[in-house]
Amino acid sequence: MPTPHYGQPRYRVIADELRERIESGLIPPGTLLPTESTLTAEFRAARGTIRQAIAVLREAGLVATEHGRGTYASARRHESGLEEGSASETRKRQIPADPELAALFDVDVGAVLIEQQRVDRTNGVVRTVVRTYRLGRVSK
Amino acid sequence: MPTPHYGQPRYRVIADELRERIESGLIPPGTLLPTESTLTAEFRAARGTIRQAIAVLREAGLVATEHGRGTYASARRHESGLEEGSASETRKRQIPADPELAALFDVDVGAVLIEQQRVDRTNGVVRTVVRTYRLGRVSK
DNA sequence: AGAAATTTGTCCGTATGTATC
DNA sequence: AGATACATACGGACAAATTTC
Repeated sequence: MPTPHYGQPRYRVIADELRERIESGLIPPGTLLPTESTLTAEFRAARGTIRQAIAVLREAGLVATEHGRGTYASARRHESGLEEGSASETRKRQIPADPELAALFDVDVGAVLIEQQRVDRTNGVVRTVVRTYRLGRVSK
Repeated sequence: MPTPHYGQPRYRVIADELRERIESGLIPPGTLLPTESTLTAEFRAARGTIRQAIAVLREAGLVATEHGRGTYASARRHESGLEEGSASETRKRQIPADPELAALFDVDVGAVLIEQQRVDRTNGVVRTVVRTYRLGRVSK
């Protein structure tokens, strides 16, 4: 029972099985899937593996999970562009100092500043945007 | 991209990146770091590698992990050449969303956003300016 | 109103197989 | 051969949101 993964990984096999149940109507849209605990027993897999399988379906937009509630089967809505889960993106760029920042850093307006930005998303919704400003490289 | 590790091991590179985000204030003290799962996606690294990176930071006292909770950025400060120089000011205000932020938050230009700004000084010299943006209350 | 049970979220430690440098 | 990294899988534990009693 260690961890041989010939051919298909278990979580993928499980995901396929659940997908079929949903698409076939066995698990109607809007209803709750069996709990992770139940699926654990049914597939004789670790909870982490079950969660991985559900994550696949969530990414595919087939299910939606709510903390403390359960995982609902979604109405199959295969859209063109695919959505993204939760993640954070980071970007770094150089910008000219506006008057306010110039005053803070005590540099001329237009001087090069480094801006680092992070965007936190939850379920695709932007929660926070953090921007950090620093002086551009030159001296230390 | 399998496993090229020229020079620095992957986990060390990731640790350095996270360290910079914390020390720069991109990840403010007291806030939760992205989950291991999220970091796994962002850095395209295995969980083990992420955990190894976080372990480095934990060892350095930069973060503290709580079982079942998450990993917090510590308020650990750079006490190298301290003196009475270190100081930080915080300001909170409401601002109208500019086009860029409006697009990120998916709101109209001019919508109310909450901006929190922190200015870190060392020996009177401004080191970093951190601005965090959030949606104004209400709606949703 | 409150306590307990349920369920998902996250982390921990460990382990095996695979692949590359 | 060894170090590094990745993918997968297990089991246990605590945290937090929700529901039930």
